[in-house]
Amino acid sequence: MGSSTENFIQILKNAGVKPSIQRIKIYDFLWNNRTHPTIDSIFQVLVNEIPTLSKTTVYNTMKLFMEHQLVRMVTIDESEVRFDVVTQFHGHFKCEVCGKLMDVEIENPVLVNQAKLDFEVSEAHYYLKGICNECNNN
Amino acid sequence: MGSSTENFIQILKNAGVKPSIQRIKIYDFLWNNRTHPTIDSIFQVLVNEIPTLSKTTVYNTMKLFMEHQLVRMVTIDESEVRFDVVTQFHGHFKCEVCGKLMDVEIENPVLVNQAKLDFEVSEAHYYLKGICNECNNN
DNA sequence: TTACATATTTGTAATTATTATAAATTTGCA
DNA sequence: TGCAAATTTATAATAATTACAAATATGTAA
Repeated sequence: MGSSTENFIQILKNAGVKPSIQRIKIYDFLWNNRTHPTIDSIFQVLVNEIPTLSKTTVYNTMKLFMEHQLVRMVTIDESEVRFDVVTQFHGHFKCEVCGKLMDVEIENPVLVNQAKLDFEVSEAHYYLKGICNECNNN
Repeated sequence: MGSSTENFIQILKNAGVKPSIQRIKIYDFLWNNRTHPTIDSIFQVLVNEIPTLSKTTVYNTMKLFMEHQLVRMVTIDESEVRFDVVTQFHGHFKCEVCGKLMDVEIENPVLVNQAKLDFEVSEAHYYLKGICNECNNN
């Protein structure tokens, strides 16, 4: 554990984020649980490790992480903001039956002709909705 | 106006939605204002035409329209659910400075290898964030 | 046309996520 | 050790959405 904690501290520092205990634990959790968690699920798990943890801190930390490109916000359904520690471009699939959200490997879509010139792009997001195989087979 | 109202009634009927006055006016508004409006902006405009209009009706109607594939929900930023009357696949660009949301023509992205087999897709969404030319040039 | 059952709309209250705020705590440094 | 700045925390305020039940409108059978 010691060594990976060191790694997380370094990642935060490299991104320009001061590594407090809360921030390290939150980043650790995101790194090791690739479930695209919500604010609430992050809080529910970590309040066990840090009993004084406040949900406001989770909100503040995720906002800070986003500003420093450490995470990306995933908004597929209203009322369900999730976070992804993988910041490289990739797609998501959300099963409308079981609600699971999974990563999807896709080719980076190509803008058609003049559209490229009309703005400067900083982020691209792609997601699908449907029914996963597990839910289809029962 | 009479003739386009007839068209809207027909579109709703074809989709299996009973055409009440509220539903027709809301669909009319969406069709003629391609600004990806929010619930609130739809309500603010239409309450002038239908003084008794309730925001609950707008919520109910948009939910019904979604269930009947008449509109698509566009969720880019948390706390800002928008709606799009164009249901064919296309992308969106959101300017992070002025907040404008515009359509983007893109090639439909391709799933890579095995991903296709893992689920049944019903909807695909693609969006970009960045800065539009107008905001860049001032 | 009238009466009635059903669907739709409406207004209000309840719920929930998020943000604002200020006090308390922690941290790093002189 | 003492102090200033940053961070965390708890509480209150805000705002979007949903639940719910009453009121209204609609369509149909007699």
